[in-house]
Amino acid sequence: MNETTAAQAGHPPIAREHRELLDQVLDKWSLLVLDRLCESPRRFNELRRVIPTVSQKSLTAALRRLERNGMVDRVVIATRPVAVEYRISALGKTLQDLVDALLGWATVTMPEVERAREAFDAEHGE
Amino acid sequence: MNETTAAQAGHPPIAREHRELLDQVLDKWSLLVLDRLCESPRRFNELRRVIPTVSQKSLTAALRRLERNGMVDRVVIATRPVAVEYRISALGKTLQDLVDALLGWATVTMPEVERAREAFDAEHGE
DNA sequence: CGGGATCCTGCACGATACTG
DNA sequence: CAGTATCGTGCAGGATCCCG
Repeated sequence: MNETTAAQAGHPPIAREHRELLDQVLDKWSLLVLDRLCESPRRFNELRRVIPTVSQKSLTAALRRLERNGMVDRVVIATRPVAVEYRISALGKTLQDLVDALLGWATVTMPEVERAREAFDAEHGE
Repeated sequence: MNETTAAQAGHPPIAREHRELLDQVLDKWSLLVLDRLCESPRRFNELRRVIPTVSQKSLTAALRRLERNGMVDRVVIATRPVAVEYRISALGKTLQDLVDALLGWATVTMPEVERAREAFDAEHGE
């Protein structure tokens, strides 16, 4: 077994279903929603307030996806008018740990990334 | 300092620049490209072959982004016709470690995710 | 309050053709 | 071979209106 074979064996092609899960759960809005829900449970319009740039449609879609994949729990409180509370699930917390790792990585490597960008922009037609 | 304050303090809002970096480097094609380059250096058309679903335009764009952010190195070999080799950089490897962690997470949690999906689809209009 | 239903637009992406 | 340039379009996502 040579190096290439070993690398390939230790590194099977990305399963489509896994990539799709990450797509559903790691996109722009889901990341932010997850992040806010990690702080504390939130109501729908409360989320709109703490994420001012999200449209209602996108927020709804993100919450539905996260709920369907088991990352957040949707709790209906039968007052009137009805109140709905979103809270991060146990599964969602395991994801958030990884997201934190990603953000930590971004923070640490950002300086080097910026050097790379400057070098690239300088070499090409800025 | 109450619970909410503590949680917020330990969890500052996601910096925009960090999220943008992750967006540039964690998208669909970049993930696959990174994955293949992790196995071994590849030529442009070689990448097209091992990722049959990518268009040349998208591949070019993904490679440029990855290069600009310092995740891959573009090596020009002055033969004729010119050959170009892409290889993952040291920085890119640190990213790939995280991607592997994400894929590992996806693999481990997938069963629970599927249960959540079935429950969701059953409760709503399937 | 917590959304659903529509309409509309940009642009991400694929297809195709051409070049050094 | 390794791209650049151009065109066409699907659909993600914002804006708006409405309802229980």
